[in-house]
Amino acid sequence: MSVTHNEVASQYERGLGLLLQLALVLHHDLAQSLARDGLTVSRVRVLWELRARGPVLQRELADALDVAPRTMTGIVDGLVATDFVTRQPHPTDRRAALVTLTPRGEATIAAMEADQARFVEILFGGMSEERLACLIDGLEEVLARLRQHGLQLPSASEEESA
Amino acid sequence: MSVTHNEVASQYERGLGLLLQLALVLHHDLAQSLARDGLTVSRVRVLWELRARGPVLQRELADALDVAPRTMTGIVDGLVATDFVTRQPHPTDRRAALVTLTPRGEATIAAMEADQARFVEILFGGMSEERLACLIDGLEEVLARLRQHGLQLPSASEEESA
DNA sequence: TATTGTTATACTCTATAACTATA
DNA sequence: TATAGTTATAGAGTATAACAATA
Repeated sequence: MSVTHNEVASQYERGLGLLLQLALVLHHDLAQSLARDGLTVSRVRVLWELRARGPVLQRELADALDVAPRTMTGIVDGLVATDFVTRQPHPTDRRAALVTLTPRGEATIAAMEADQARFVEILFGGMSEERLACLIDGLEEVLARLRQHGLQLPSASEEESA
Repeated sequence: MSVTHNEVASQYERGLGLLLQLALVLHHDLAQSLARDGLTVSRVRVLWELRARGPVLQRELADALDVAPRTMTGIVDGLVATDFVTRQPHPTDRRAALVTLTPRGEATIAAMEADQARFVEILFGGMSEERLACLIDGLEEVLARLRQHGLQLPSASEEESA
């Protein structure tokens, strides 16, 4: 019942190939889907951060997305121009601006979450409970391993269900 | 022992969140890693295609990556300028050019594959055989479902082990 | 007429470097 | 001196539209 070293290595390669394929296709599909709403992956990641953390400094957003401060200026510029966020003055630090969701930004996030229902049906609908649980456990372990190695993690959703 | 509808829906959301997180972090990490070698995700996807399919028309590459023909011109331009590929005349169709790996391109792909060994150790090293097999099964099912729904799939690795 | 690939143009993300205003 | 955010500049991916050469 035991497998050889080569078979384990082969499984590793297969797993990596699957993860990369899935990463590229999901990223690509997400980008195309967002483009139809005038959004981009980076801009939506900012919206996700704002939903999770409330108004924050651009510097914090730049750190969270692992981009240069100048890059975040451009991303926020785009979100301001399309009325998803505003820059509010910081109450005590006159250098800083608090990036804040507009009503449109909040409504957009809410709509996107509602929209996910159709997508999860494609991904998981009818999948056995056992297999889904197993997949989730595996994904969580892989993500935990990546975190341990200092790779940057977006906070796409950070519920920590008890 | 059975779960409620709400619990299933919650698992769906959790699964989607994990997949998106993983997609974004892997895409981001891949992009940064490739940048150190003067490559980009799109360019490497072209190299992968060439490795798997041999010399092909730009049009086929554009379809495979789901980008406009003009976009592929730019990607191939970049690969030609950095000596990863060449444009060879098509034997019968004088309009077309066959994009072909250079020795440097082939060597780079080989080196990247060797390099993956360290990465899979981070992702899977020491993971139980059972959990890895389970994760792989789940990923394959999700990918199959995406394929059925017409989403674009890069061919990061297309071994079809019997 | 259809197809391959191009030039032209524009927008976004990304990075580095230098700078201003403020702390 | 250090920090927040900017202007300036540059390279890459993406898209649409118009065009050339060829099939």
